Amino acid sequence: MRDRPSPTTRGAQPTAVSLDIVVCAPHGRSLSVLLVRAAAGARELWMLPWAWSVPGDAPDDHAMRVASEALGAKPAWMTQVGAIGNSRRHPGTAALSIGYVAVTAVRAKAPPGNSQWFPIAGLPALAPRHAALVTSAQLALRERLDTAPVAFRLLPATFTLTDLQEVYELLLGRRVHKASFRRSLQAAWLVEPTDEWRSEGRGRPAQLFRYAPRKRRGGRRGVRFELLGG
Amino acid sequence: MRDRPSPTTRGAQPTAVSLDIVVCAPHGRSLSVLLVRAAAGARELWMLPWAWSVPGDAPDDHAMRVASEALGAKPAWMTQVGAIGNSRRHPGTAALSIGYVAVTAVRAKAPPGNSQWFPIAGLPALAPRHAALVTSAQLALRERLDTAPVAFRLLPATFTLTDLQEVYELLLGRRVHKASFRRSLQAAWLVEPTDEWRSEGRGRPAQLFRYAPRKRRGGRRGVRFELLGG
DNA sequence: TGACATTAGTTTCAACACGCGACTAATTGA
DNA sequence: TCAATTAGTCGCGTGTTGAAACTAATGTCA
Repeated sequence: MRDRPSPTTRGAQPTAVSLDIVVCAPHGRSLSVLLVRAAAGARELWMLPWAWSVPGDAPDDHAMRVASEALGAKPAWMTQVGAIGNSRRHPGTAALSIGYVAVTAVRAKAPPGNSQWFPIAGLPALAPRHAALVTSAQLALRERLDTAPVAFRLLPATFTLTDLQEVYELLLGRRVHKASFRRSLQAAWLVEPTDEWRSEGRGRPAQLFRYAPRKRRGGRRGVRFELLGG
Repeated sequence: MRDRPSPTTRGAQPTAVSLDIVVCAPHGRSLSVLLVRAAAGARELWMLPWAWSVPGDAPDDHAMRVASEALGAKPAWMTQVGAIGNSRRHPGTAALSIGYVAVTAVRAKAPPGNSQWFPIAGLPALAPRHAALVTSAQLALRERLDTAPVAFRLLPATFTLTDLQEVYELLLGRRVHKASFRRSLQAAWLVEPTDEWRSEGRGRPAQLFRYAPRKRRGGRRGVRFELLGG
């Protein structure tokens, strides 16, 4: 039996493993993804930031360093989105890739050297494995939106409730009703108001809030079958 | 820069990668996990079924074969739960492990050779990486309970609604209310009744149902912040 | 055989959450 | 001073939820 487990590395077939990161930031009403220029002669001009995995190195830490290097700053949040093998081509011909999604707040300055932001809906051609990762990353963000503070990491430390709502709409891909959104937010004790207000040209100034989760409301709700159809 | 992306495998440091699978089945009111006996001289007597990754091989397919071999049958459902590196010891000293969780219906016959079921709350000592994977696997099952037919894959083709409810309680780790559970189930059009009834000793016989999802109810609901506390 | 325990399945109701439109509030600019 | 614009709230109709009480069908045992 070729694959019988063994207590040693005997039988192991070393694999070239890459860590590939989808770094996201909001840009207006759309998400942007950070790409780096590929080496001359590559089949695509752009690719996700990635690096070869180092055997003795914790992949999550390493991936964070790769993202930080491409972004010029440490991302505010990051998580794995899955491993992909040779079914789709990788730009560096890695046999196996571990995908990550990272988010960062609204960007102030341009990214370093050969990095550049692209709107997620208008990406240049990517190697198939990278294209698949972008899709997985977007799904992962949407899925974790209500179990991890993803939306807050896409915003600066203080923000208006309209800012927050726009991030939710961005990630969910649909509009949300203002009153319902604020009612739910208040019930969850996730934000607290600051003393500051922001006036954005016309209209009433908006109060600034900060992310300050208070307590776990033991709101265990009923089983939800809705997403299971089909 | 050590990790600069490259369009070739130059610079790649080949890694010994393992595929490790947490195979789960319900047993009474608890989940059981399939373990295999480790080779003589290993630090732990038991381990999760695992195999070395093969570079040219799709990891998901390969993991399914590993699970099938340990179980003696093909699992009914399987998904990745994440990659872990050297921060925790692997029984085969793999530098990197890709974890999977698989589920199968109530087991009729014993598993082959050196495989054995253990209740998830009373597992023997496992290598730290395997122990962490079991925890991740349980979390992953709970998370996907409402987006994948996990619960139905833990049951035979026909089942009573009480069976189904007990699987949900098993995976959620809490009791659910009978009437609410059935109401939600009916609204989601996930099961259909058969003509058969099962009499289990005392009490009124229960009707048998089968998994037969009908339509997608486009039930887009409000934003849910409840799980974000703390 | 008939009361009772046991398990399956339904009904009912109060409380709450949600979608939604309409409302008030504070500011800029004409 | 008034319209336009954006922020934020209120109230109502409706649907969902948790909970308990109810009916239904079977086996057990005196």
